[in-house]
Amino acid sequence: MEFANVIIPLSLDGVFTYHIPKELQNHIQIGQRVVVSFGEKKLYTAIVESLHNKNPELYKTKEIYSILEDYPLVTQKLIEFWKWIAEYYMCPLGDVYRNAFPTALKLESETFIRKTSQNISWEDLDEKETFVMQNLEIKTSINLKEIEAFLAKKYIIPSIKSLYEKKLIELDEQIIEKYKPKKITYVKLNPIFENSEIFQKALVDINRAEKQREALLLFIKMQQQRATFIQKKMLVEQSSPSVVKSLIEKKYLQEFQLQKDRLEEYDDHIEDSYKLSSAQSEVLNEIENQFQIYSTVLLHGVTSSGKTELYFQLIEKQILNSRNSLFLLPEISITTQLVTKIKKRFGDEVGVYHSKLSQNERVEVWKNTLDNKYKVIIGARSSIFLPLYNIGLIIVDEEHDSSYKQTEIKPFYQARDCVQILARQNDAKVLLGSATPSMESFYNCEQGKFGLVELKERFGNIKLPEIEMVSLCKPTLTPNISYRLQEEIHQCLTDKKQVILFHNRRGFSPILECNNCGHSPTCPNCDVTLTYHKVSSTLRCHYCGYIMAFPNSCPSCHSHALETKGIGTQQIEEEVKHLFPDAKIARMDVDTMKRKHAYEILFENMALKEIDILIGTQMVTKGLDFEEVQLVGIIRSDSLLNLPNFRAEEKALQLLTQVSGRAGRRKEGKVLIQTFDPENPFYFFIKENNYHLAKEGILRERKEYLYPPYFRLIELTFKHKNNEKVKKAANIVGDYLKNYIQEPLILGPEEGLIPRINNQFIYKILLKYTATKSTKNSKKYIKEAISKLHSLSSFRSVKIDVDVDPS
DNA sequence: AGCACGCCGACT
DNA sequence: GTCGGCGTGCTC
Repeated sequence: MEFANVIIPLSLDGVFTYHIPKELQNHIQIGQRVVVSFGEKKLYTAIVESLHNKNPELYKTKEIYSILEDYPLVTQKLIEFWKWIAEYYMCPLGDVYRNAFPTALKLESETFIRKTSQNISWEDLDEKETFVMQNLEIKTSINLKEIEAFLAKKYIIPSIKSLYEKKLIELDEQIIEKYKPKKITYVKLNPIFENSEIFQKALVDINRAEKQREALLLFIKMQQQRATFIQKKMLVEQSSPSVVKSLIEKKYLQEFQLQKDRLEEYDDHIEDSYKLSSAQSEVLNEIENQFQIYSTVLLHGVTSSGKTELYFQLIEKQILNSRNSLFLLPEISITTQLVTKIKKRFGDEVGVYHSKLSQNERVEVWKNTLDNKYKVIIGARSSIFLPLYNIGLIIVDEEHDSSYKQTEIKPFYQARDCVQILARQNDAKVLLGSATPSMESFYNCEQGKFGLVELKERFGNIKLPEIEMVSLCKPTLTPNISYRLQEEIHQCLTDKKQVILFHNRRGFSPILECNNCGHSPTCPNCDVTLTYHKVSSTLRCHYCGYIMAFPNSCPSCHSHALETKGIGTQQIEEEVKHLFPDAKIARMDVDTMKRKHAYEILFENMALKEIDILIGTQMVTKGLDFEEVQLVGIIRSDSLLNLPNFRAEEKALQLLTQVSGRAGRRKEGKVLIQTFDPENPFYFFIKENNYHLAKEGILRERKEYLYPPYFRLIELTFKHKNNEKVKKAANIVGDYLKNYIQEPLILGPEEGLIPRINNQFIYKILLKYTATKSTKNSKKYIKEAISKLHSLSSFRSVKIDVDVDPS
């Protein structure tokens, strides 16, 4: 094959054709990493998408510079999957590659400079230029980043430019391999000492060097105890670097290096299978029966019903069948605890993949997955992009969780849905699990697409908590704590149990307000009020990151009557502290969880009962599993329902159900919901713990107002710094689409909820289409509309984001 | 996405 | 007269 179509890591659609040089023609394969030049001078790591012999006539092809490995890092299946994502989520293929592939494996081109053969006349150089040239005397080639170490940034470009003009240096595009597998140095006994006679003799010889003799004997002892390779580091720690060095120099010991995974080591201890309750066994059978009929089964299991154990048993069965499993969890749930638990159960053949891994760790997991080293891969949404092989089962735990949808970076995919494609590719089964399944999944069960299995009994048959509504219309003890809540907290503390107080931050961000003129400082770049951060005494914008110092006086009227308003977890903490001065109180929110290992520390403190009252945001609803929590208080439940999103009610239902599930995991617990609207029928179902009835109500509304799961959505977001321009652009696209799609299935264009972010004005169009119909037509119209708009040159700068199935 | 080219206004 | 703003168009 003479030509290769490759995928470039840029936001560009489609593939680009390159000529394959003769010497590479028999070595190139689909999925391999290759280095290509693209544009004027940039080099990129591209992925071979296909090979062919058709010489393109419309342009002349460049050559592939080199291949980076002699084997493909991306499987054909994975390329197919990337293409599906690109098409379904209406996003350039290059963006999928960029997002789905570890950064460390996408080499970056960096500008390097090197000395020319020109003679240097040092007296003609200024100080900075001399610096650069001196450095080039030592190192043959340096890149611009390295120059920053000895030259202030602003001088670099001018100096380089000047030297370049003097022909003393040349620019060089050079590719650096960023990923270097970490090598660990081990020591072993020189093989000649395997003969014990020689060894005895050596021990006599070494007698004069007491320390060395000690170290050598220590080494022998270590090797006997561990029956494995001994790390040089370990020997050095118990002896000293110089002693070990001498032993190596005298050839008693030999050094050697092995590539080592950077992931933590775990002992091989594998625990026995746990016993299932009769309800669990029944459900396990039921799931397996349903898998005979359906490729996807939804497991609706109340909180604390022991879903995890069921997952583990299903994974074990896959292992017995020599098939691998993919276990997806929301990012936040992948804690050290859980990973340890899984590794204990399944040994070392567990791959862990999530956003907290370093780039090197990601590469390692990627390569191990490719080499089929894992029987189980556990990870967050991005693990669907690993080069999976022989997958028999995909589990999506907490399938309702909104973090399965990627929102900030293209592609805006929903991992829970994408898994269906993976399952089809691998002929695998999908198990969606949740205590509070999404409306979509319930609907799919009703439509006969998914099987449904319910686990209604909490493990150990603990009763669901008692739920009580507390009206905030009546006077309260402190602004956020009612008399009832105070009473219950008190009772709980007396019983030596733990309390979780939940406060949803949305709509309650603390802001600064002038009591004189009513002014609140706003962001200069966005149409939002700045939020007040107590710790740093600053005002910040959550959208663009703008920070300003806490003002001395009102920026508008210069009065000093400034006051902070809105309720944050800090305020609640203060009130609780005031009411219970002796209680140990901890906060869990974005601010307190920033520190390294903050989660682990909090978990430990909760488990050790170092915390009596935990006050937190959304976070406390996920992954926390403590037996001693008896009371859960929801400070202000109303704002949950007032979010400007069609999913508000569903989210509130899920959140309240989940957070209630935190109460009384061992013994019966209690949940207090403080609200201004206790008569809202919504709370009736919550109180009855009747997820099904609540669900019915939500589904009825969704159907009536033409929302998912009955209708699917595509949201177009228009952004531009010129308000008039973006408004016009949105109207042009809207008008075009209205030829094909009638109201009420097309909404807008409307100004964004926040009309301006980062100095970009925002307009939105929402399209709906019947869930049963193919999406292809709608997508075709959208593409046409966008390309039509962009053919008008003055609108080319209007950015349009397409979000398929927005959340 | 980046980068060059090219056309206009603010400076030596 | 040149430097540099960003609008426009292309990249195999």
